[in-house]
Amino acid sequence: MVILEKGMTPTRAQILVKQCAQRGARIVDGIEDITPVQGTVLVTALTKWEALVDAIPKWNKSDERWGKLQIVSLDWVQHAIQHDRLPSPGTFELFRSKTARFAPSTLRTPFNTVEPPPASFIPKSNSSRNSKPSPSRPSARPAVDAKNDVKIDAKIDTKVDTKIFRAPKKPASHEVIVLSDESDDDKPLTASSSAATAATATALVHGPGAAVAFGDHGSDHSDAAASDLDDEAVHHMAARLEAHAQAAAAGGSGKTAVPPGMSAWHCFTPSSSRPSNLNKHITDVLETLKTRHEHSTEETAKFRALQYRKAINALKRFPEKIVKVEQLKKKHLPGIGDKILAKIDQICKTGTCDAASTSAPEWEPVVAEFMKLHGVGPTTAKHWYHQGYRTVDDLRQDRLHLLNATQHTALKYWGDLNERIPRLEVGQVAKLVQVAAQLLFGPETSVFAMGSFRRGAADCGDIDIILSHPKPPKMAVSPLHTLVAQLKSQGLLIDDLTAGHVHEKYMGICRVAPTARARRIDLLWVPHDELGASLLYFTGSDVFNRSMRLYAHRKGMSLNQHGLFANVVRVKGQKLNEGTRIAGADEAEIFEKLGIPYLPPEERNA
DNA sequence: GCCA
DNA sequence: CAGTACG
DNA sequence: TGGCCGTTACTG
Repeated sequence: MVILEKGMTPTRAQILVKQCAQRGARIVDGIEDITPVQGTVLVTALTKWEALVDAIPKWNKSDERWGKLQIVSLDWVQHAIQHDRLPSPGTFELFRSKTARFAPSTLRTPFNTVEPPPASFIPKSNSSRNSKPSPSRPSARPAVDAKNDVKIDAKIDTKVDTKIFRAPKKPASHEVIVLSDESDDDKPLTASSSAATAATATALVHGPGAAVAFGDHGSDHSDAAASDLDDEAVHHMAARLEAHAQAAAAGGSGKTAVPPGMSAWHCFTPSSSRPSNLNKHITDVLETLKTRHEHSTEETAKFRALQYRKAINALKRFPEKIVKVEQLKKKHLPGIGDKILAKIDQICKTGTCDAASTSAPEWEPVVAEFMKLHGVGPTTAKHWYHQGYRTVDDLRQDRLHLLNATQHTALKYWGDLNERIPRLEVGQVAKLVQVAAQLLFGPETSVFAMGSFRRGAADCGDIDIILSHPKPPKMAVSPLHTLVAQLKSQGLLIDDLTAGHVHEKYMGICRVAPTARARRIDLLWVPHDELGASLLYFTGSDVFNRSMRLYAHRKGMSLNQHGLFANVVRVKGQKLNEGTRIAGADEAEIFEKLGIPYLPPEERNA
C-alpha cells in the first residue's frame, strides 16, 4: 500500500496495514518495483493518483501490468475490511513506501497530456455515480457502487477516526508522504491553445470594474435595496457614498481616525474607496504572484496569496505613486514586509521582478480556468489536469462521469456566471425576493441585499440576500425552503447549487427575466436575534471579516455569523466551549463589545 | 509572506 | 473526512 | 516559530 494521504496519522496507517496483513496481504516495501500479478494496489487517497503515476514512471499505459492494477480509495479499504470483503488471502499485495519523498526531477508522469487514467481508477467523489466503473476489469472488488454503501463507509470512517485512532497531530514522515506541488512544475511540453484562452479570460476578470463612474450610485440606490430595502436607509447610504466620492476626489482626507496602534487591523481601518489606484504598475505585478499562489494546492501557498492580497490592497489605497521603495520604508504599511518590499524595489527599478517574470508552469493557466467553475478548487483542478483535461470543453465532453451535481449545474451557465452583475440588477432581484417573501410570510419579513452590494459596489460577482422574520411561521418545511419553491415557480430561481434540503443557506442560480443572464444567488434565512451578526458576516468583505474574527479571538472571544461570544475556553487554539453570547441581534453592538469603532458597510472593503 |  | 464555498 | 476566520455551511 502506498500511503500518501496528507494528514493521515501513522497510527491509522499502521493499523490499516496490519489489518490488511492479517487478511493475507503480502506487504511489499518500496514502490519502485511494483509488479502485480493478479493483485491489487491500494491507494489511500485518490487525490494522490498522480503521485503514484509519478512513482512508477517506467510504465506506460500499454504496459500489461496496468491491467492487473487496481486503484481504490481509502474508503474502499475501510469498507472492505469492515465487511470482510478484501480479496482472498495471497491474491493481493500491499505496497508501502519507506522513503520520505520521491525525487520529483527524475520522475515524470507517463501521460500528462492526453490519456485519462485507466478504468480501474475510481474517483471517490464520483463513486456513487459509477455504477459500472470498469467493465474491462473483472478483478475482485467489494461493492462500493451503491449510495448506501458509500454512506456507511463514511460513518465507519468517522467512528474509527474519533474513537480509536484519535491521533497525534504530526504524522511521521516515513509513513506519510506528502507530495509538494513542485513535482508538478514540469517544463512545458506544448503550448496549448487553451492556455492562451485562460490567460485572456483571467485578464478580463481582473480587468475593469473599479473604473465605473461613481455618480451612478445615487440613482441606483433609489430603486435598489439596501438595508431592508427601505427608502430612508437608501437615501442615507446614497448621501454617504456621495460624501465619500467627494472626499476621495479631494484627496481622501475624510477618514475616521484609526485608534493608535491599531493600524495593522483591517477591521479598525476604514477603506475609504479611492477610485484610482496610483500604484497599478506595482499591484499588477504582485497580482500575478498572488494568482499563482492561489492556484497552488500547497498549504502555505494560500497564506502567501492572502498576504499578497493584503499588500496589494494597501498599495492600492496608498495616496501617492511609488517610484522608489524609500517612500514606503518610512511609512511602513502593515502587511508589507521585507520580501515584498524588495520586490517593489525591483519593480520600481526594472518594471518587474524576478519571481513574476519567470514564466508560470504549464498547468497554471489550465488550473486557473478550471477553478473558475463553481465547485472546483485547486485540488480538483489539478486532478483534472493530471488526467489530461485541458479546457472547459474537455470537461464538458466528460461531464457525466467527471462532474458532481454542483459543478454540472455551474457548467450549464459557464458563460453567464463569469460575468459581473450591474448593481441595478442586484437591486431588482432583491426586490423580487422581498415581494415574494413578504407575500409568503407577511410584511414583517426583512430582506437585505448584502455582499459587495451593501458595501456600495458598482457591480457584484453574485447576489447575496438575507431574510429574517421576528416571528417565523411554524411550517412543515422551513421558510427558506418554501421561499425557494416559490421563487422557482416564478422562474426567478432556475437551478440549485445546494441540492439537498436547505437548512439555513441556499445557493443557486437565478435570472431576473427570462432573457436575462443567469446569476449566482445566495439566500440566508437567519433567526431574528442573530440578524446583526449575520448582516456583519454577509456584508464582508472577507478580509474584513477575518480580521475582525481574529481580533475577537485574540481578545478571548469568538465571532461568527451567529453572534459574538465571550469567555470562550480554548486550549492551544482549539475551542472547547462556546462561551456566552454577548451580542448578535445588533450589528453596531458587536463593534461596540469588541471595542472597534463602528464602520459603515462601505468602509469595510478591506 | 507577514507578524506576534 | 476532505474539498469547496460564503462574507 | 507557529498561526493565519469560523468547533461557519454544504456536498459526497
